[in-house]
Amino acid sequence: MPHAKTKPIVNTRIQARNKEVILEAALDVFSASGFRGATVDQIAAKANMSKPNLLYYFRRKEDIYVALLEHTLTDWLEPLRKLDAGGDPLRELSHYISVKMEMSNANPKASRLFANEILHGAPMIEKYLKGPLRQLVTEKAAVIQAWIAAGQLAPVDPFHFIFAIWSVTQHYADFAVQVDAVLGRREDLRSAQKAVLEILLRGLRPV
Amino acid sequence: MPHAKTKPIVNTRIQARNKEVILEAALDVFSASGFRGATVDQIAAKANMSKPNLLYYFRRKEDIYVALLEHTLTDWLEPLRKLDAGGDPLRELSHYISVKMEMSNANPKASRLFANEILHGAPMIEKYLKGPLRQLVTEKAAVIQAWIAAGQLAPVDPFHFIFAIWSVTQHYADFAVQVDAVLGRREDLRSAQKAVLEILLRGLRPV
DNA sequence: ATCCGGCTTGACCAATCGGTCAAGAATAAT
DNA sequence: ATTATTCTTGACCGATTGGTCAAGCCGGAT
Repeated sequence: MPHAKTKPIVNTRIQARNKEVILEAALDVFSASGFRGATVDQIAAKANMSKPNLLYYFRRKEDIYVALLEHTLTDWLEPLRKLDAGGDPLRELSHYISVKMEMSNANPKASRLFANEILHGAPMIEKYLKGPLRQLVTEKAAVIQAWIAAGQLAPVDPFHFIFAIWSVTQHYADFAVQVDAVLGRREDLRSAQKAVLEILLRGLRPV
Repeated sequence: MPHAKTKPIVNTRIQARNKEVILEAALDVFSASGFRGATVDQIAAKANMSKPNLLYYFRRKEDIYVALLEHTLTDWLEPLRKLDAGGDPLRELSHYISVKMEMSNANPKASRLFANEILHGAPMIEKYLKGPLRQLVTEKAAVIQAWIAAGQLAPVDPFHFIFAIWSVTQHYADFAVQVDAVLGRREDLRSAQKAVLEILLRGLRPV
């Protein structure tokens, strides 16, 4: 069987492009309406293609959703991975928080997509949470703990501190409607960033 | 027209009881699946009644949802209302944070219900956010600002500080799945409460 | 130019949804 | 006991949904 062309494993350019278009459209729709609230027709319309064509690239609605989660999952934790045990603690944490604020601000849709998934019990990514995520956080918590032990940082529970960073930074993306409603205006990144840094870090200077 | 019995404005006991049962069932379903994800049949089944009977008490699915939001909305902000300008700042804030943690822990479903609503743009309660909520927060932000001006509290943006309290406390209810997955165990209220108080308040002691 | 396999879609389907209706069962008022 | 009102439900409906199918389109390799 010479030159046996196995199924089109390698994506053609059209496939690559259309999958990209679909994922982009799907992020819009899923982040706005959640998994069940979103319809395949809506995504297809936003991607400028027919529903059967969309389902030619992703056979089930769920496949798009999962692909979307996985596609962003890695990027999302990159800043935490870069937390450097050898750097200056307050500088490292300050940088991490700033980057997270900027990411939430730049891509609130992805933030809401995850928030919604976790809010509903994370049925699709439970294994990821208990696996790679847990491992990474445990690792970085140890880094923070080491800083504390070395007297470079005031004592704080590293896990809960990371949770605090996540919750506060994501709040500005996930609850933007509420933030804007309370402030009576559109929140700007700069002032929020500054305030968050002060609130989270001021108490951490070593004595 | 003597004794003109106007429509049954006063609820009968059966009405009061069944509405209660329905709202309880609806909280379960809506908090688990969101507004669009929830079905009237599911709610009716959980309330042990037929769908038409449920719709006899709440004519539209949306009515149950809105009633549920309004029913809890007032209670939810009660602790913030009690923030006393005349009390000791750190004591007042510490108490507020503790109570919020306890509320989120005791009623995570209600917390998730609101989170989901806001996450999706708060289409049903936008007016509430821009009205009563904004007014209350503005008022309490002024209280915090006064404490700062009096030198009783280290300077902090009051609005963003309140946002930080909300986001961190609600995180343990809304993202419980993630918290538990990362910690590898069910989080207990006590230690989370202690950690959150330290993280949020340590930097606020006046110089 | 032709031909093959990837690409695209209108029409369609079964399942599920929110909501209606008419008719009976239970309760309260007299 | 009779009547009026409230309560309850099986059967049903139109709309929407995720997904299928068969048929054509189109571009690149020869």
